[in-house]
Amino acid sequence: MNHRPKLKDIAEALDVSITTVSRALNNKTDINSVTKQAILAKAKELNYKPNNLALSLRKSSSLNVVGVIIPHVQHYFFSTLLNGIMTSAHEKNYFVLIGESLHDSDREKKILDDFAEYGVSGVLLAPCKHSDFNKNVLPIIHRRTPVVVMDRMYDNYYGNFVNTDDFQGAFIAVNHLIDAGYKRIAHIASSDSWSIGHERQKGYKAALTKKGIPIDENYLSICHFNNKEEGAEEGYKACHKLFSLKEPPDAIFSVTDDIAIGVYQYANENKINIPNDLGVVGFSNSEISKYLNPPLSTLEQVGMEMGELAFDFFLSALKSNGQIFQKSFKPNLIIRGSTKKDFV
Amino acid sequence: MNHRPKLKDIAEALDVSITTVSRALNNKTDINSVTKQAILAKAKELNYKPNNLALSLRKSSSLNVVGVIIPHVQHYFFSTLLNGIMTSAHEKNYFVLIGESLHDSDREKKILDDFAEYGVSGVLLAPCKHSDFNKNVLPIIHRRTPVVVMDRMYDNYYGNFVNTDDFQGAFIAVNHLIDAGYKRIAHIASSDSWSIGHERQKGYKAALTKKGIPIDENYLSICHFNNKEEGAEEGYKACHKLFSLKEPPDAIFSVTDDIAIGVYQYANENKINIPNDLGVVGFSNSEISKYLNPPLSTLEQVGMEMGELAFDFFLSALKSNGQIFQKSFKPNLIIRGSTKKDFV
DNA sequence: AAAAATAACGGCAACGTTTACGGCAACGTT
DNA sequence: AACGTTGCCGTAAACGTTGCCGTTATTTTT
Repeated sequence: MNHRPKLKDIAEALDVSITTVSRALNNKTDINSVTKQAILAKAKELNYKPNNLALSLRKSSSLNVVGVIIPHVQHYFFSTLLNGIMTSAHEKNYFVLIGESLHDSDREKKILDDFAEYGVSGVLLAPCKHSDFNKNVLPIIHRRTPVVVMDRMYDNYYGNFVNTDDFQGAFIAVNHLIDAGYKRIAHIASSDSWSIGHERQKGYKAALTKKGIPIDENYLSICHFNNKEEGAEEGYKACHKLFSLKEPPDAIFSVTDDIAIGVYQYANENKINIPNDLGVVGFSNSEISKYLNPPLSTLEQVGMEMGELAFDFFLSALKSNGQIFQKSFKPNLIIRGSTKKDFV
Repeated sequence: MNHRPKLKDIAEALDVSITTVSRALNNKTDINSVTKQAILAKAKELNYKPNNLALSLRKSSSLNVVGVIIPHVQHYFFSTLLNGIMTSAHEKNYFVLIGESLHDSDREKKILDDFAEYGVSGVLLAPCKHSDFNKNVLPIIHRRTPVVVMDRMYDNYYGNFVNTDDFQGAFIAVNHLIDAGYKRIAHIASSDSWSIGHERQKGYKAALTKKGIPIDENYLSICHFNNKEEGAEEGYKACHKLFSLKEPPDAIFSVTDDIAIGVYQYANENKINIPNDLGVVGFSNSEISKYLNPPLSTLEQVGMEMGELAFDFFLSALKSNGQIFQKSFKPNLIIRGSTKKDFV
């Protein structure tokens, strides 16, 4: 009973050879149609399912499986990314092995190593914050397993990737704040080691500079956080610091929506009116953003599309030879209540 | 170069047999410690990783992989569920193959079949709405692959499961509305075929009956929806219908938070004040709920815990012999602004 | 010193599958 | 009658790994 049917079972039941059974099930030639029908019938009767392990061992081709690593499933952007990957993968009959790094580089490495043992045919990686490229990713590349880096970038990385153009996103956001009439625009940033944070910070500065606004380092508050809750907390603290200045900002470009939530909390508690006293722009268009009060202006990252493309890049990389695929998605600014001042 | 190192490579490099290499790497006896060290060193040098496929074929044991199917990743509750599963799985050195049914029973079946081909050692299934137990699940059980059903139940299902006590949750919710002073309590329900919806509807009726409140079928609005957007839409429509009654309800128990969002939209557009004109309770404690205006009272489902337990149940089922594991989690009522009337 | 035990290693088979190859009828062609 | 062709099928090897058994040389026991 507890026995997965195999070719041998069908073969013995019909008194033919294993080879013949294999031929029948794989639509090969060199087989009598009567025999073939009998075999197909028997296979159905026994509910035969090929053993993919043996199969891939024999063909010494890997299984149709990609390994996906993201920092957190339970995060809006990553879940949309995952959704996109799975959509694309399912279409192409691929399976998705998934792991969470939880922003721990060692854990990330362990998962990647395990992926290798399982013989995944490719890896789709949204690196964690302090991900060690040389330790974690380079070995995979050396093994010639296609890798697509998603969302954030490594320094000097020249391989396949899909990401958001964070620089431009930040640039757009800050420009919008300026155009909306805000004068003292602060930025709650994240630690430099995170390429995303770095790019957004650069965009922030570039936008100010281009408009001839001097950069005030007091208006730059840098946070460290690894998940939503920490983000909100850090945002709250950063906001507190900014409002302790002699001249507090009248607008904040927040590196993530999560941090913006902390800003909202602080503003709420201190009767600071958003958007009149304080304009706020976030980043991600997370699900929450449109339900905040007032709704948060933010930059939409197209996670779904990005995920789909990431998988397609993997497939292309697998089939091509060493060709490199890259795409930066331009984020869309979604203007909501948090940057629409009432008439004054 | 494009070549995954195997035992043979190490063996040839050191001029020993494959068997010896295997012994060294597996901490077996019958091996000289000098030889062993040399082999270990060489293995590290070549970055050798065992081939799990060959391994499991040889041992005719399945891989340490569980298949997980959920309707949508991009859904708060399921992502927390997944998170819990992965946490538990990672601890036990298991991997997670994931598939989305998208509330399509045929797709669900296909994924389950594919899981079988890959030889997963177990299946964790959050069934889609019209999931066909006999077609989809029974074959797996016959194959003696452990199955844990999550979140919703099949009729007359006697196997492993973890779920929420939906009946009791609904019962608590409606009681809360009554206690809060609401008189005409409507229920926006979901189609009967969904066990969750069914249980919640029963809980709604039971609570009313127990307090001696007659059940008015006009106050029961039944929706069909497969995702968040549809949910909100259906909620909006249902609300519209309820408010076309001569005597509209003054409270709504919504079968999901998503539907409650539609209720909020309708209320907003029609200047219906929540909570004074209309009390609202949702179900799920989705991330959004606390950011709605006013924050939504809802029932918290502990997805994380449920996921962890689901995986543990799978492991237990794998090791025990035919023992059955079941657990219903009691949901917690979270009281927020949507059911707190201002002083009158 | 002979017998027995031990240490260290290699050969072979098997897990389930595909495939290259060869065999052997039955047939048609010269 | 000898030959080639074709249709149908089985044998054996291989994918990477481990367990069982056997072999040899060295050490221990009697």
